Amino acid sequence: MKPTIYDVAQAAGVSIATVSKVINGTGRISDKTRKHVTDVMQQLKYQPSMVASALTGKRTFTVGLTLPDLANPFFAEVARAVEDRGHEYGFNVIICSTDNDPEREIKYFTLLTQKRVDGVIVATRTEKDLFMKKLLQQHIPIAIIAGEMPALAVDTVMVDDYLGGHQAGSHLIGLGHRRIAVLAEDTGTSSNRERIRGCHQAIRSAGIQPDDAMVTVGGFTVDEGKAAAGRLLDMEEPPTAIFACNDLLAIGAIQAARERGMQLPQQLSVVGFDNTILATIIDPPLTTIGQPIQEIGRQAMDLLVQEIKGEKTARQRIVLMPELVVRGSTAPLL
Amino acid sequence: MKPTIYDVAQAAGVSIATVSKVINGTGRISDKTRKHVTDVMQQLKYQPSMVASALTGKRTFTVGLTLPDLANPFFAEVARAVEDRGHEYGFNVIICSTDNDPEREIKYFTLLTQKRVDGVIVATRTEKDLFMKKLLQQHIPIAIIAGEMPALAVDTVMVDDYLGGHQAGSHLIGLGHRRIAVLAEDTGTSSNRERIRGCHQAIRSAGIQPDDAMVTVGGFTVDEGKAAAGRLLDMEEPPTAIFACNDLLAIGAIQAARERGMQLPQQLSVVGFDNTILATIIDPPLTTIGQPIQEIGRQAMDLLVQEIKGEKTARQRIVLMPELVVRGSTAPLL
DNA sequence: GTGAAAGCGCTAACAG
DNA sequence: CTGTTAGCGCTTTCAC
Repeated sequence: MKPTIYDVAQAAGVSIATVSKVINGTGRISDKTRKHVTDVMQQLKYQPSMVASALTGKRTFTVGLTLPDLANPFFAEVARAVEDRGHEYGFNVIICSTDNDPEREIKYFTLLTQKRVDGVIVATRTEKDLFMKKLLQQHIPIAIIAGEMPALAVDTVMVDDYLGGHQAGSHLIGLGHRRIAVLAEDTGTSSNRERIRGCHQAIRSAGIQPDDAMVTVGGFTVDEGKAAAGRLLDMEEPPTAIFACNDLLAIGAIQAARERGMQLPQQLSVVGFDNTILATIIDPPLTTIGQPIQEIGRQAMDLLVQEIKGEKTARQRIVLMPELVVRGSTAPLL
Repeated sequence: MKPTIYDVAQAAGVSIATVSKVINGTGRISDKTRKHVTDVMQQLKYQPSMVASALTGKRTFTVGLTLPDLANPFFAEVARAVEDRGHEYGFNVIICSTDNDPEREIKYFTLLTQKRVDGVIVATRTEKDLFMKKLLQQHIPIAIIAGEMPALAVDTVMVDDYLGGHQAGSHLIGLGHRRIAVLAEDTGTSSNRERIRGCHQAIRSAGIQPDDAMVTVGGFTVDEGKAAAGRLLDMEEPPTAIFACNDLLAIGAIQAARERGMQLPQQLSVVGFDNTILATIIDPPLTTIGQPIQEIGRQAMDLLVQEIKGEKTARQRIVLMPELVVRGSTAPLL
C-alpha cells in the first residue's frame, strides 16, 4: 500500500502532527526534525493524499473547464492556455465538453460539485445561464470566458466583440467593399450580436446602409458555414465580401466560393474571427480578427484563482482587445 | 454549508448508514424508507462528496490523460474522444499537456498520484518510458495510446504504423513516383520508424531502393515541417513526392512547395498522416493516412476502465487499422 | 518544539 | 431491515 502519514511518523519517530507540519510548512519545527522528516518522506516516497487533505477542508486544487467542444481548435487552444496557467498555480483542470447540450451540462455540473472542485471556468454559451446560476448558488467560484456580457456578477474575461466586428467592417470598407454579408454563428448570443453590430456600424460610418438580408446564421462548423455562405453567394446580387463570426465559418465561405469557381480574394473577400491555427493553413491565408487566446486563458485562470483564494474584494470584468490580422483572403474591390 | 450525509439522516429520521445504503444501492432497505430518504436528499439538494467516499477506498472517478499538446488538433480530437467515452462511464478526465518536457511530466505525475486518480491514459511519447514506469510502480492502471509498441506489459491501443506507412508508399508508387522523401517527426520513436519502414518497404516492393538521404526530421509543427521540406525541395534532385508523418508536417511541406512557386499536386505529391480536420482545410485537400481517432479514444478508455475495475485477466494490445484517404494533394507523376 | 485528540463526510462490517 | 461504530489520511487546536 501507499505509505501514509502514519508510516512516515513512525519511521521518523515523531507524531503525525509533526509530519503534517513539515509537509505544510506550518507551526514551529526545529530544523533538525524538519530535515529528518523530509528525508524519511523521500525515502518512503511518501506522497500526501490530496483527497484526505481536501476532506479536512483544504482545496482540491482541481477546477473544471466547460466548453462547447474540445475538438474545435479555438477551444482547444483556450483549454491549453487555461491548463498552462492552472499548472503554474498547481491546479489541474477537468475538461467538460458540453456540445451546448443541457443534459451534458447538468451531468458535468453534478460531477464537478460532487468532486468539490475549487472552481470552474465557463467557456460555454449556456442557455439562460442556468448552469452558471447553479454554480453560483452553490457558492462555487467561477470565471467566465467569452462574449456573453452576463447579467450576473461574475468574473469575466471577454474580448471586445463590438470592436472586433468594427475592425472587420472597417477593413472591408477600406478596401472599397459595399455589399458586405455577415455569417453569424447564431444571432442569439450577445457575442455575435455585438460583432454584427460593430461591423454594421463600420459600414454605416461609410454612409452605407447595411442589409439585414445579408446576415445569415452559419453555426459552428465548416460545413454549416459552407452551406450558409452558399446561400449568400447564390443571391441575385451577391456580396463582394463576407465577415464570418468565426474562422470555421470563414473557411466554409472560402470553400463555398471555390466550389462556385470564384477566384479569391479577387472576387470575394473573407474575414474570419478568432485567428486559430486554421487561419494560417487555409489558402488563401485568412484575414481574421485575432483573439488573444493565451491571454484569455491566463486571465480567466488568474481571476478564478483569486476568487478561490478569496483575495478579491470585487468581481471584475476584463475586456481584451481583438486585433485585425491581415492575410491574403481580403483584397480591394475591383 | 453543503448538506452532509448527517443532515440527510437527521432530516429523514434515519441513521447515516441507511442513507449511505440508499445512495449506493447496497444492503437491504425497505422501499418506503428508500423513497423517503431519496425525497429528503432531493429536497436538501444533497450531493454525496466524492472526496469523502474516495477516502474510504472507493474510486475517485477521475483519470489523467497525458499528451504532448492539447492545442495540436490531433491530440485535441483524441482528448475529445477519450473524454466522451469517459463521460459515459462517469469518469472525468484531467488534461496533462506535457510538451514532452520531463519536468512537466513528473509534476503532473505527482499531482495525479496525490489526487489518487483511478488511472491514466498515456498519449505522450515518453522518454525511456520513465513516466509509465513510475505509474506502474505505483500500481496505477494505465492504458497507452500510440505507436510505441512498448516493452512493458501495458494495455495499448495503437494503429498499425507500418501498414499506414505502407499505404502511403504504395499510393505514391502507384501514382508513378520514384523519388519519394519522408518527413519524420523524430526518427527516435518507434511509431515513426515503423511508418518509415512501411513506406520504404512499399517502395522496395516496386523494385526501388529508398534513399536514406531523403528522410528528414521535421518535428511537430507546421513551421518545422516547412523548413525541413524546404531542405528536401532544394536538393539537387528533389523528390517528386513527400510522405509526412503527420498532417502538420504535410501542411508545412505544401507551404514550402508553394513558396517555391510549385504547382500542387502536379509538381509535388504530398501524403500526410492522422487525417485531422486540417487535412480537409488545406488547399489542395490533403491525401492522408487516416487514424480512427474516435475509436482510439474509445478503446483506450475501455481498456483503462476494465483495468480499473479489475475485470481483466490479461493486458491486451489493440491494433487499429489506418486507412488511406485520397484527396487532392497527390497526383500521378507527370 | 512537539504530540494527543477531535474531527472532515462517507463506507463497511457487525449487531440487533 | 436498520443502526452503531470503527476507520480512511490528513489538519488543526490545544496542551505540555
